Amino acid sequence: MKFSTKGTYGLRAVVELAMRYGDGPVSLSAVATEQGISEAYLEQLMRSLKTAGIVKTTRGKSGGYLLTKEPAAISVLEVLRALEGSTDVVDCVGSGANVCENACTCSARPLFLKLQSRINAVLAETTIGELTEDHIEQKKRIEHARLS
Amino acid sequence: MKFSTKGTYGLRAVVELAMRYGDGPVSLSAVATEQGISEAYLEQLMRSLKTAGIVKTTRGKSGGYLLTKEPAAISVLEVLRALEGSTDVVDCVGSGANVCENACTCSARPLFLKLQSRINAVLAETTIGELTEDHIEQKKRIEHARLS
DNA sequence: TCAATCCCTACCGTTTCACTCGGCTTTATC
DNA sequence: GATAAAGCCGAGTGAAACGGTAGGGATTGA
Repeated sequence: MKFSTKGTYGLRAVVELAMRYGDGPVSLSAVATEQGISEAYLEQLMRSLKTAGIVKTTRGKSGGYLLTKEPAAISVLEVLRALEGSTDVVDCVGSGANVCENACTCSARPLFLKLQSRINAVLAETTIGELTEDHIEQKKRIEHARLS
Repeated sequence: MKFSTKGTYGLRAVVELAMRYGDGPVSLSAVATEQGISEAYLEQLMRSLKTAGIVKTTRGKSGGYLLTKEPAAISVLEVLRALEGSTDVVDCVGSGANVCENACTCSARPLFLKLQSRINAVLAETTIGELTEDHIEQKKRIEHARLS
């Protein structure tokens, strides 16, 4: 019941892009060094984000990554889904597909359904824009504390 | 971000014991066949539950497993923790210990903290007693549908 | 005594995680 | 038009976890 590092790294990378939204392409190495993530590994995550349509790229010199939408229009749910495949706590709560054969008699399923809806609510209503604003605030507070 | 089968199997096993609460020890094989779980595997899970103090045992012939408390006094949180080790979505939201060094500058952490508190709320407030009652209701409905 | 039960340790094949590596293509710039 | 900076892509890898299985012990009621 853990998010893999993909989720955390990927969210941090997307927030990094959000902080520079409007400033043109941001290179992989810039994001990687800023966030302290292996460049080669981050590249894989960026590939997933690109496939999901969350980021786009420009190639060649001075190329890099950009968000396809404004930060406030990106939910963390879509980012996590792109990176982790799914945010379902068990397979059988997914819409449609792989509900196990004895779902209707599984005594744990009602719990998981309820839990999943709560989780999805949080993830769907939180946006990258919010995370970014919070992060900027947090950095300011640290700076103030450092100066005093 | 998945619960392993341990969580699901274990919850189902505990509900099975709850349904027979007060009837004396229930054998491993009874729980295993009733729930369609491998006996040898279930035994491991039961050991975890015993270590956590959720079930107790009597050995020898006609021995078996019993809940240590009444079903309504057992939260699913404690059951899942016993089986999965922790229900934290990332290590750094845990109380105290392994908060990563740059926690205070991690842009994803506020999200995870919020998410974790919502998850814990659901898991802590839901009891085995509730799951058991729901399950009994569900079985009744199926029986009615079958007869008509 | 014997059979049913729980107790324990060890193993095992598969999958996922968290990376790394090496080579390719595209493109701005000098 | 060479070159260097960037993204693109497939493959490989060591470690850990998952989801079991196997086999022998210890305990106890009949």
